[in-house]
Amino acid sequence: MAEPRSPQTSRRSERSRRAILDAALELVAETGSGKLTIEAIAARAGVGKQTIYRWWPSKAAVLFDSFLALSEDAGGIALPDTGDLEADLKQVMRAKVDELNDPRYDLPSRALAAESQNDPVLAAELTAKVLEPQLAAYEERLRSARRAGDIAEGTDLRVALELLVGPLHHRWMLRTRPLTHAFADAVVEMVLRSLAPPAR
Amino acid sequence: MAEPRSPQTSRRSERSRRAILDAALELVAETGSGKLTIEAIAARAGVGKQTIYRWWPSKAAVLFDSFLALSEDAGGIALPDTGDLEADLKQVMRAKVDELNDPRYDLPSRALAAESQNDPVLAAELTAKVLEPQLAAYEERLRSARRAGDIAEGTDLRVALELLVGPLHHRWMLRTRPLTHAFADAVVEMVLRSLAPPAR
Amino acid sequence: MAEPRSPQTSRRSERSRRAILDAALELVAETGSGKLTIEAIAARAGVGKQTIYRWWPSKAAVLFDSFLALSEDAGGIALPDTGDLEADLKQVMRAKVDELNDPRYDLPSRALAAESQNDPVLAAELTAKVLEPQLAAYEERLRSARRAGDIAEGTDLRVALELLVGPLHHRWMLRTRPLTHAFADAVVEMVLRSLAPPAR
Amino acid sequence: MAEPRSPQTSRRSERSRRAILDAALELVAETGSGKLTIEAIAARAGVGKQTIYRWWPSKAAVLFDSFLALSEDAGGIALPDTGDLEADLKQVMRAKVDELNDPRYDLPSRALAAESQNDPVLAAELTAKVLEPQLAAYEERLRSARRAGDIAEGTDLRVALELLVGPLHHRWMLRTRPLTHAFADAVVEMVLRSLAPPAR
DNA sequence: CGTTAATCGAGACGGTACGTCGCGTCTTCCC
DNA sequence: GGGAAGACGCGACGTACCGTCTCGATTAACG
Repeated sequence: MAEPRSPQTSRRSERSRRAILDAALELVAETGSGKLTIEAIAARAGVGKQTIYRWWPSKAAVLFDSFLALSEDAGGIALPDTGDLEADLKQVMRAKVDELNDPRYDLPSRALAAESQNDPVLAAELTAKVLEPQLAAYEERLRSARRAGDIAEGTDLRVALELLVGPLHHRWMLRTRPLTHAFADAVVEMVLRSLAPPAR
Repeated sequence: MAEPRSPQTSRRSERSRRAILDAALELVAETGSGKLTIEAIAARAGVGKQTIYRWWPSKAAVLFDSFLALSEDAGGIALPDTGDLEADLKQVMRAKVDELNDPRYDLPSRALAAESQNDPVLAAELTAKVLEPQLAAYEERLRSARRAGDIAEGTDLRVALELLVGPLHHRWMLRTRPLTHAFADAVVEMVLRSLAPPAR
Repeated sequence: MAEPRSPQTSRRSERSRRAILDAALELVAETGSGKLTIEAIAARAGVGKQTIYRWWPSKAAVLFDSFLALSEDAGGIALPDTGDLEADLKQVMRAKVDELNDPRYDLPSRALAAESQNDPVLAAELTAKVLEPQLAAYEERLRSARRAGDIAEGTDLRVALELLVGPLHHRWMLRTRPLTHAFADAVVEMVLRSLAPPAR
Repeated sequence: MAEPRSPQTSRRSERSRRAILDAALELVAETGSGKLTIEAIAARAGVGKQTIYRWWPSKAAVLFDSFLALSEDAGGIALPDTGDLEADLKQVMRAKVDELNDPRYDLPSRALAAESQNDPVLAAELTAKVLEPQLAAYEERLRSARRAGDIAEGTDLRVALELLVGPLHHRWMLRTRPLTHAFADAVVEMVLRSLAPPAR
């Protein structure tokens, strides 16, 4: 998707590329992903439809690259390691909450989530390029905590990870309850309690 | 949706209703939700398009009712209370895992999840009619456990609930890892560890 | 073309049919056949493109039916038989000249002529439905004249026919010289001279 | 068209020029003029599109030059003057019939005829460069015949000309009947009968 | 128990968007 | 500077579905 198909990349118009990605984000923010059309993107970007079809295989792929560009603009997630695991996790989980509540990210994310259900390739790409790098950063922090003795030795870090992230994702997707810092804190506390090494 | 709208329900053709719901499920299973069209449903069901539009406001509503019918056929999830909280939770979580892995449920569920992102009304309906009743059953079991002293007094049951359910949902939606009984068990064990009342 | 293909003719919207034929004629008169597009016809007629494609196989077919409707509105060509062959022929040939010079007929005719070169089916249809009936009327008049002794017995009427009509068509198509009544008269006179029965 | 436009003709690649004209003829023979595209010509000729646009103003102009090249290869039609007018005319008319029946000329001719209807400039060019020279040759032969007393004094040679040529053109364009030597002969005979000087 | 009005299958209709083709212009790199 | 290559903005193509709207032909409730 980032490097989709074949034509000569050297001749590609960077101007058009940016205009398309920007237009896609704007439109998804304005109208919701359901009403997003290739024609609207092309019109907004001042670009021929063919220029989109030349470089991206589907609307979802455009959206994906738009989202990647957005994430890059914002820089990666900083995962601090101050030694205080609970504080570190709460900080990053709160930041995640803020991001999920930010319409700038929320709407494209929902659009991509919707498209992913019908497009396994997109889903795999999303997981590989966006989700897993983040999870890997989390896991690294947990591993460091395990080395430091803050977490029981035998802990399956991958499960612990999903215990942290799953509930946030669940609330965001299903909108069952408001997604707040308090909730993030509560999740972190509960999970850490279950990870605590046996009292000596 | 479940209670659609206006015309004289008495005159409604039950034959057509079933044919439409069945056709929708078949088509979603065959082609994926993205390619599901009203026209295809009507053709497959041997029904005029107007008969669909008369009784349902949208494609998503048809899918929703199809899904409800499917769930009813299978009966609700029984939440046992044997007194052994861990065993009870593992049983029901494993059952959930099996359901999520069953293509019969998997594809329509994904279709509904996708539609929900663009249709807040559907999302609310789904939550209210399908998700929350299940969660309520879980919560009731946890409450009973708290009364029995298996869970610490101050526990926020809602958060505990989402700690259980969130990770499963996360794996299902994002397909990061296979969704297995072992994972369900691990989640239950971890969560219960964090809920345990302080040792006396 | 007049009866092109399949859908249920009973349900056909006469209103749309007329609007399409009228729009086609208007547009061909305004912009010339080269710039005539199905989209423009549909827009002008206030009609969906599919309604055109449902009933006609091609742009040329629409134009053909438009032209037929135009001809019907104007009524058939009256071929008088006053007994004076030269007068009768001059009258009808002058009328033909006027028609070829009338932009109302000229532009659609040229458009059809152009399309016919690439569409043998259209060409055959044009010949069979429009041209041959006219030629048959001419031929009948010549036959009557032959019976009356105004034309030599052995004359090949078909060749005579094309000797009359061919030069007019040639000037019209190739625009080599202005197409006037005088030219029509001259053609008639020359041809009749060649058809005259041997002097006794 | 024959003298296209501006750039430095000295630098022009003769190789490309021939390839383009040949490709145009081949394609028009294969696919019919309706499907002839500049891109196809460029691809077939192994030439950049710009090279075509640099030297010709339109697809029709390319076709026109292709046709001219074809005619030059074959050499002009010789109009004999043996003293026997009827024999001379029959010879040349039969040759014309053969040419019109030769697919090598037929298809490009039809293509040009079609284009001419929408492109008055092309039409004028065709008439001036191709048609009128031929007609002038015919007319010259008729004039010679009039001098020789084979044709009545007052005859309008131009009309006589079109009486000869019009019927052939009519049959070719409209395909009403097969275009044969017999038809050519019949036309010549009829026309000459009408041109005959008054019996003395 | 026949009348009658609503629902039904069918599908034509005015539209919107699709993904493709070709246009004529432009830009890049090569000879 | 001409030429091969081909990306670009654009406009039209012919198709797929949308949601609305007629059409008879059932069909179920009411008179």
